[in-house]
Amino acid sequence: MQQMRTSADLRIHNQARLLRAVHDADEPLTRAGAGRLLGFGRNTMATLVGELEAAGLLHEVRADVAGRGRPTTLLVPHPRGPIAFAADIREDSWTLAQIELGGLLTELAAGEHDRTPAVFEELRAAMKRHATGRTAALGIAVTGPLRDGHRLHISHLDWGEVDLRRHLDDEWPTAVGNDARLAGLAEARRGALRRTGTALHFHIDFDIGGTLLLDGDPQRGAANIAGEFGHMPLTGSRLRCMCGVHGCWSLDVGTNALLRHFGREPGHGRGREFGREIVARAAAGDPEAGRAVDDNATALGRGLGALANALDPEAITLSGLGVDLIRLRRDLIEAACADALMEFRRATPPRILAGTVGEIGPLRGAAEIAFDAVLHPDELRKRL
Amino acid sequence: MQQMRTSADLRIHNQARLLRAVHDADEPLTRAGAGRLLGFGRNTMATLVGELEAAGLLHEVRADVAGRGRPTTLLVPHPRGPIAFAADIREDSWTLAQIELGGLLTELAAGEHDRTPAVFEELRAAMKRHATGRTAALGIAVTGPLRDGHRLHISHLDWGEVDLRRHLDDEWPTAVGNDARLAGLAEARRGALRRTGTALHFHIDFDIGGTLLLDGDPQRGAANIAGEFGHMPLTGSRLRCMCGVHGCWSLDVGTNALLRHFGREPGHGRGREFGREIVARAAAGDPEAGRAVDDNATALGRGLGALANALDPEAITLSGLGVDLIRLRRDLIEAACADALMEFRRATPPRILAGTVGEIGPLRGAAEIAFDAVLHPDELRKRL
DNA sequence: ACCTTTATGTTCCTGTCTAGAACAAAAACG
DNA sequence: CGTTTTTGTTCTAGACAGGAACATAAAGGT
Repeated sequence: MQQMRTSADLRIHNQARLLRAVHDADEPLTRAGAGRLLGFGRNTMATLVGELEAAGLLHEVRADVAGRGRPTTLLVPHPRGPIAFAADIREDSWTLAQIELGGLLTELAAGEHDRTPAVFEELRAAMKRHATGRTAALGIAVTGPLRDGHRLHISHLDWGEVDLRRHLDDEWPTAVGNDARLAGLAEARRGALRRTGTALHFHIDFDIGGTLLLDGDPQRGAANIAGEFGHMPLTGSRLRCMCGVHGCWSLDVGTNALLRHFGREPGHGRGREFGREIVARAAAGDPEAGRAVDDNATALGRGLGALANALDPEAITLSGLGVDLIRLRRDLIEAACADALMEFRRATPPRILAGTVGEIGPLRGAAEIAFDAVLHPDELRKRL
Repeated sequence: MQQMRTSADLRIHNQARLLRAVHDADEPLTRAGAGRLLGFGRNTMATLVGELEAAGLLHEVRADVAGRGRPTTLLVPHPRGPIAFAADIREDSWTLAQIELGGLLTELAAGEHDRTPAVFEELRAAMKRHATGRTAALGIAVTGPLRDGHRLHISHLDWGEVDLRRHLDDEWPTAVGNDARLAGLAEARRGALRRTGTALHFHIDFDIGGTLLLDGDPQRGAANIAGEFGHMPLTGSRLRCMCGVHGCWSLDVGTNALLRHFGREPGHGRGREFGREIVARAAAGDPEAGRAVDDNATALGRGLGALANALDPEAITLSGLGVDLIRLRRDLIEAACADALMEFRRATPPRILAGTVGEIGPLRGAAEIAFDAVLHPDELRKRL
């Protein structure tokens, strides 16, 4: 917690708690319900909500009456309240969306790109088109490690080091995160990891990216490049990985591993189509594709077990290809995981779940970190 | 942060901040200096310190005058203030100590034990002898995973599952942690990891235990059994580990691995003497011992690199045998670590350091978690 | 139709907390 | 021995959340 010393800090803190509760709620909160949830009396709620309404952050609308008692109001986003941009930049495409208080996500624009950093120009143009006076922050998901929060490395696109600060204006507070981390955040906020204390999320695409979530917070590490779980030698492979290390877990799990099983050289973010085809064939009963998927699932499980020994997650969620692997080979994954778990842990293994946020996980996560900036006490202070 | 809503909570929070600052300070804080550090005016400091003095938590003594201006006071532990017990229970011995505000640690009693849970009886007797009205909390370090914070598994002592709640009274608030986690906490509070955001600590004894420290906080995992980094397959071993898994890192690093190099069967917490002898021989130039230590160091480095890829620590500290390995084979460790680091990380590898707290790390960590209970807002509320 | 019950909103007052200002105190400096 | 510097003390002010009493708006019951 940042500085909290004076009663003014306390007020900001409580306003932030209220807005956070509204933002994170599964269903719209009533004013009375929010008061109960947060422990405020009706008098205090009146002043808090009043101030937030005056600041253009919250709006009250009549709630449908339910049962006895004086009707209360619903706490909804203010019609002129702040909106955040969220962008997801993938190997070959980009998406721009906006999010408002409460989590409503609306797609604004999307496109293909030419696998060069010119994509940032397209994104800036799209933002210029859609920006309004309400736009307050920007969150971006990118598909690679982000050293120090702005130096992007995407080796398989030959982006040696792309400095995001050169490609983006600083018109709004901007937060950036890699896709796996943000997909994990999305699961923690809106998906299968809600109310989970310690969890792991893995986004399996060409290879594996992941994030350790502690009380819903996806960890960043010292230089913002934590999460490369795919580049630990967890499955005994002898191959050299594109990252420069031998034996990486990602050599055996992900679309690249599927391609390699069929003799295709993986790399440069190509072959996703064929990967999907292998999964489809395996689902249809093709034996060779089935073996490729078997190997993938087994290697996945072994790695998950090893990581569970060290990090003791309550649950592990998967997105991307991981969802298919769970659907087709849950047994294999769980058996391999159990084999890799220390004996005394096997009675209570971590739950392994498919993420429920789906394809838009990184975009949703980018939206969340963007809106987090708006709800941050320092930002709030300026509006109140 | 637990509930923080009212101005009374704010006061407790600020009192806790002040006591925490006094406790964590490298040198005794002055009242004026603490005020500057925490951002309080002199008036507020007067009331805060006054209340803490009245509550028997803080005491003011005249400070040596330094330079101009009215002399201020030193903030020291109250002569009748709370004291916490700290205990360290190892495979064959136990220690009881006490800690007071500011971190002063005093050993009270110690002994050997018979490798059965009867050690807890000895410990209770020692505590009964040394308890006074000032005793306020108890922290214990144990050498094994502690499921749910009270179920202790020490497979190599054949302690299948020992429920600590049956062996301890609940006379005081009691906190328990495993030795590696508490050694890491000790480094974060009083050693080489002060002011380090993301760090890893490994305690290398017979095998490897570790902990991930985030802003000084050693992580626990969902069931309090995080930290078994030694039971991930990071070095390609084919052996079966006592934990029930194949290929564990601990098969190649630690005293057990040294023993195995010399054809001795490891296990049951025996052979530490011979392990020390191997280290001494290697230091003296014995080639066979040297090779054993080489292998240990290389395997250590490989594992550290793999973990750094995933967790991106700023620094890694080692205790136990790790201190000897750094002293004798720093180059090998760092080279193996670099080989296991993703290429783009090699320019800025994590610092690998020997812990500076020393042998008493687990005891010091136990003392810290015990005193943390005293400084916790809920406990403080009772005293104010 | 009318009163009761229930839940919520509003108003006013109280207690607590930190900050600011003015002043007092205790040292070093010249 | 007065000045400067730093700290402690006291008193007042401003802000915040809570409690109590009352008002309001619905459903239930007769």
